[in-house]
Amino acid sequence: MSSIKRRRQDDEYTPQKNVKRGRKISKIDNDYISEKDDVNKDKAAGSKDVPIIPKIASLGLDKELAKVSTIQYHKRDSVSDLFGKNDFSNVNLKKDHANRPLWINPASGHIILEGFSPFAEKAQDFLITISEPVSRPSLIHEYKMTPYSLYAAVSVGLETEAIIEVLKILSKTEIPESLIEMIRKCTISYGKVKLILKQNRYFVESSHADVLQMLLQDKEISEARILNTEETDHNGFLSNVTLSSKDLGMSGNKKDIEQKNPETSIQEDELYAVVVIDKEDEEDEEDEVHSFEIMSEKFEIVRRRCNELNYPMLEEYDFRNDSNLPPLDIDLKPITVIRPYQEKCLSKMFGNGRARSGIIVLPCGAGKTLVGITAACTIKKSCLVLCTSAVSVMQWKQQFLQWSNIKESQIAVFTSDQKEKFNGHSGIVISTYSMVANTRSRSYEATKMMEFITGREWGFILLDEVHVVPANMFRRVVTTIAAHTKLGLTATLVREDDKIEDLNFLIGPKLYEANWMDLASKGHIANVQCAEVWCPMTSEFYAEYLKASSRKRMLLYAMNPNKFQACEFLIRYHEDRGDKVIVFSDNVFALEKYAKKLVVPFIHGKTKPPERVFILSKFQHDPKVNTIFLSKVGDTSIDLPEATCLIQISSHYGSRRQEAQRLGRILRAKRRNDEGFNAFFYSLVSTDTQEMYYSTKRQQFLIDQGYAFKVITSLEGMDKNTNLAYREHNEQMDLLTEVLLANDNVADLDDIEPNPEDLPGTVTSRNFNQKVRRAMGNMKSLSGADHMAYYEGSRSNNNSGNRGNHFNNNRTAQKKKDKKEQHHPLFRRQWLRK
DNA sequence: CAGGGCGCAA
DNA sequence: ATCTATGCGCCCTG
Repeated sequence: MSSIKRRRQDDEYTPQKNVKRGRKISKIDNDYISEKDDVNKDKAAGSKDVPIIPKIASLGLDKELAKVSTIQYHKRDSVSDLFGKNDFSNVNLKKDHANRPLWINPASGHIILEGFSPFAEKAQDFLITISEPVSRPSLIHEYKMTPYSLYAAVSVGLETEAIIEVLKILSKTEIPESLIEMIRKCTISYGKVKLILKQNRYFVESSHADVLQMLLQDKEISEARILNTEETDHNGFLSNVTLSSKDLGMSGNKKDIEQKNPETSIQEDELYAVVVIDKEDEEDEEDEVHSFEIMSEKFEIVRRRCNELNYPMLEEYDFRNDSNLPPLDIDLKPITVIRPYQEKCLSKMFGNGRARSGIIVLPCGAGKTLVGITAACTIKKSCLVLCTSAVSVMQWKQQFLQWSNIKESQIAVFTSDQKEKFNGHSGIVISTYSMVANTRSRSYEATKMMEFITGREWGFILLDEVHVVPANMFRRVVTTIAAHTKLGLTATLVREDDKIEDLNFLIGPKLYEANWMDLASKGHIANVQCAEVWCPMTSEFYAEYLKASSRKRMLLYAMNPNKFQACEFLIRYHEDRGDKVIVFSDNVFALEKYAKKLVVPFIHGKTKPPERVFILSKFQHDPKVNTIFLSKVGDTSIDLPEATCLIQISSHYGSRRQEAQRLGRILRAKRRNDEGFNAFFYSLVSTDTQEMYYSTKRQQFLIDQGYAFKVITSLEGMDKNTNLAYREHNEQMDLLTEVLLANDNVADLDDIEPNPEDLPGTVTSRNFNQKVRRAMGNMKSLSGADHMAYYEGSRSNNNSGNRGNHFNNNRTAQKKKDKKEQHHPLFRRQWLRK
């Protein structure tokens, strides 16, 4: 019996592999949950009645193992060879291992959490602090300890021995000595070096002169040093600019952890006591503090080198005792309510009474903005907010006014068309990354404004969508602006390049990362059902696909008639349920084609702002407008109204970020406390095309967050629906022709050579398409009202019961006129407001 | 003040 | 392993 349990351990390590390789998490779940396992029943008792059974069981090996139940721990058994170096059968299980939720891989430092354990939630709080979540599907969570994650743990106030103790308590097995060593090694040096910003100068500081000496051995660091003429101590370090270590929150104080017998079972409160540590201020009798100054422009280099040398610099701001920076009068409004998880973020940031720099990861719709604003209200110093677009600049401003008592005159907006400064000595500036990071020529106003920003010290810099900061140009903002505290916010701490790690020295450690599934189960964000709908290519489209260049291929699989029908079917289905539907297409041609055929409004990059506002407000308020089509514009920088259903017909290669960001668009959905699923996310994929591959890649982030993608190979009732578009072969062929021509059109823009694929003697596609293009251009250049009317009429038509695509043109035209008149004033107003 | 050019991100 | 497309934001011009 025990051998079976031990065997389970091997298999517990496989989820990661499966998740990475396998397409569908639901399938993986099946592998682990498919059968009842008596052996494990008692273990799971009290939490979930779904026992975990290893994959191996389904292979029939469990019976084999049962036969050889007498195997001793230290002995190799007959099947060990199957597991190679992943054979952990010689690891000792504690007697009461069933009550402990963690498995620890002695070789890799990966930690597996049994999500169904009664202690799972507490353990998760702890794990999220000391390690990186790798993958968190419903029952088995995988984490990985890294030097960075341990650094983050230390900077948030946990201490080496506390980490080891808690791990010992939670683990089913003895913690391997090598792992303990790694924890010690990674944490012991942390917190010894501090980065202090004082009067616009950066100082590297430590109470250990030898550590500073050691750092200065490094070529890059010593080159960044500014040799001061000021008074120095016998080590050559500055002593006059130092603050006492207590002021700086030196983590020298020792939290006494009662030595607990790891073999005793877990007491909930004692676990809590350790996990929720926040350093009580104890006297720390530190000796004098030494420091040296570095060039502010070399700060990024020094910080990176310190990380690499395993002495990461802690950046803390003792804002309460800082009298240099003038205070800012800002407080949360009394009615503002902070949710528990938002409080948790903030406690990580302000745990020891000072402000730590770092990153907070919360899903969209979970109130990141409010966390940022609350942080600003805590620090109460001048604050700079950076966003990705001008639209979100305005949103931040509006949210500041909504949640806090800040006076409007204290908030300044700095964008290309608005350059404000705040009155008095402190205030808030909200700007964009490109504005601040701009290296090219600046307008006079912008130059002045940049002097205003760089010439002062900021108590706090808030970096919205912080995952963009590692980009070559944007990372400059971290060095050009002098800020005591940096807080990065994002929903998706992933990039498709390898720069995401750079945030560790650009900003600081990850302070908190919410679990999407937890928030969903508690009703803070919507519960989402994800599905991938497989749409076979029609034979004609597939034939062209096989011949086509990669550029054309994309268009072909986006325009696949079967995909179109699936899309139409899903829209109808969800509209009938009362859902608000957003359809995403990265490809603008496909976007227009779909939207026009379905007579639904669409927004893409060239849609003018007033028209956008109008469409969005229609979508939000008009019960007849239940579907809109969006291009990439919807990914960022559009304040989308609530939707409950989302359909993707074309997306950007394998971007996990985009997928998650799009899903985030429906997480705000109200009705989130309804029974069952209340939001839907569909990816339409043309089978046997590259899309299949990308789709898998894109889903990885969400899968790691615990989402399960269902594969739908046929939509029930779709065959019977004779009203769907492109059912006739000739329609499909026309579409195909259009697609092929449209693509040439794009090619023609860069290519003056005659297209070899044009048949001799026919009207060239180029000639033909120039007309088409002009026609399209005309359509776009029409005033927004025309677009509105265009769908207005047809929508009401559809709603009158006829779900087909045939509608009364006369009626449409009539409505068109009416609506145009009716909405003209609104248009005006929006226009002027902008 | 609209539109073109440019750089940048993913 | 990979790659265009698209869109945004800035500045300058007539």
